[in-house]
Amino acid sequence: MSDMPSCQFESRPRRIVIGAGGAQTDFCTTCSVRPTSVCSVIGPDDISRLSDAAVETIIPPGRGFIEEGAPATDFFNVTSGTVKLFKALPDGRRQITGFASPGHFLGLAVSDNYAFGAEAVDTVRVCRFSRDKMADLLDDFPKLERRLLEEASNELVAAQNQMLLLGRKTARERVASFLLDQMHASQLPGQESSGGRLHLPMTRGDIADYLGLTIETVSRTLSWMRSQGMIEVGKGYAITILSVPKLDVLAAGNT
Amino acid sequence: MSDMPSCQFESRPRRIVIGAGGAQTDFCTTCSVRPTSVCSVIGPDDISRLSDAAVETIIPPGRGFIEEGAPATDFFNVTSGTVKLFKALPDGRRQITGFASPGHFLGLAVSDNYAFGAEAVDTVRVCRFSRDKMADLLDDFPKLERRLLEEASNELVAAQNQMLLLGRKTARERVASFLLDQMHASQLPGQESSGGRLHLPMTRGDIADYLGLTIETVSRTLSWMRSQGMIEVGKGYAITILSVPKLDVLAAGNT
DNA sequence: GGAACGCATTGATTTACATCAAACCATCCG
DNA sequence: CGGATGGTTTGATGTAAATCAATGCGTTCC
Repeated sequence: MSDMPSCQFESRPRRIVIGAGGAQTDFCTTCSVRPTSVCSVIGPDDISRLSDAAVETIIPPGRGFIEEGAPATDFFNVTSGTVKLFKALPDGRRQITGFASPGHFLGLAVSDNYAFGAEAVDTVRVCRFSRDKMADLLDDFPKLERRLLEEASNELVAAQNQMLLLGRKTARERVASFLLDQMHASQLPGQESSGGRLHLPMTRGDIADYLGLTIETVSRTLSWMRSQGMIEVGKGYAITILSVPKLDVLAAGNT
Repeated sequence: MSDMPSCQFESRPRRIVIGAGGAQTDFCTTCSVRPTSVCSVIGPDDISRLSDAAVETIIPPGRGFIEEGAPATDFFNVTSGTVKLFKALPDGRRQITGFASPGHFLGLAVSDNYAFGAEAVDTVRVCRFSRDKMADLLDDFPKLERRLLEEASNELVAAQNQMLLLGRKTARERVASFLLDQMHASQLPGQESSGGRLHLPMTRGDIADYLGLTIETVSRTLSWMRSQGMIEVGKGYAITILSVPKLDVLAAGNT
């Protein structure tokens, strides 16, 4: 599945800019790098039909590109990098509701406004579609609709797991669950198995906002896990999982 | 929309039983009471095609009818009553991930096993479909697929709100948000506006498991809200909202 | 009637995590 | 180089909510 034809848009490049001093973009040149993305669903032959609707956009680390509550004009397919999705309270408290990696769709909401914000964690490439053309697109490509339903169902399952984590798990259980999830995500087909080595693209602050904890608690918990021989905390964003079983026991709540 | 043709299955009744001493069921007689359900999507003319697939089931209060992790054989459409959906940890901690009211679909998961449990809060009626026939159903009724995607998107938005609540809100904010949600849910088109009177079908324990709190904290918080003149706590499951603005301020975190 | 049960309320105490605070350590940059 | 900056770690203290515990109050059922 990983050697499927890369999907080339044949139109002439056009540049657009996001935000002040923002990212430059061209028409999507390789809109699908993994079997889960748009192009693999609708097939390379259909691409010319999309070329005036889809634009590839490169978003630098830290830049937001969906604002919670803003009119929902576009619809995105992540093609590389990691995106954080979040909701915020008026006083600044934040909850990251998920991290979107290549293949994920953003902006499905039926509402006319985005229900969440989105920001690039590292350098991100997305394919951007106009939501106006969404209905036509779905009518023309039934497979896309099936794919979106599948994606939404998967996200719903992930959301339910996260609600269990946020509502009922302790700090240690949360961090253990997170690390295991990240490990599983990095072991998807097409990725070489990395022997427990993880490169988390997000900061401690992001992890804290994802797990409903503070930066300090995340840091302390990782230190404790290190002291227990469960993990190794490397420079920068590297973490190595030394004992999956120990983390499993923790994550399941069999303290 | 509320006076649409009721959708009659014309087949002869058949009885089935759920669990020991369980509920009796017939073929679905009125599978749609609200514009969101299956029958309103596919239309009364198509019903005969479904009559061998859909079975109406009546589930008594407290009875579980989906077990987390069990093979996902069926797919449900709630037609009356309230269902609680939950996930549990091995040691018994529970998180209710949502309450499903008439019109909601259950068991969409792409996985072969249910990702959550489901239990009737009060007396519940559901339309039950075999998941084997789901794919055919979707192929035959594109509108149903569009409807399911819409439903899944809405649930995703609700799930994100709940993650913000569970991860970042205080107990008071959680209870205030819950009461407002319940009020909005009871004010859907087709319902008479009830002047702040709510009849919550679920126990304090259910509310606690939904909000990631304990029974005691929910009870204390309601008592505190009563002392602040925000609500009136009636006998049984009745709660009257006396000041929506006060609850709004609380729920938004403008403490 | 009155035991037994489930559910709710209220009080006393404990605790896991947040908050406040300080130091550490890269990288960047004039 | 040396000082800012942004992220991380570690320590001391505070607190919101959990836990432990007792009481109340309808229902059900001998």
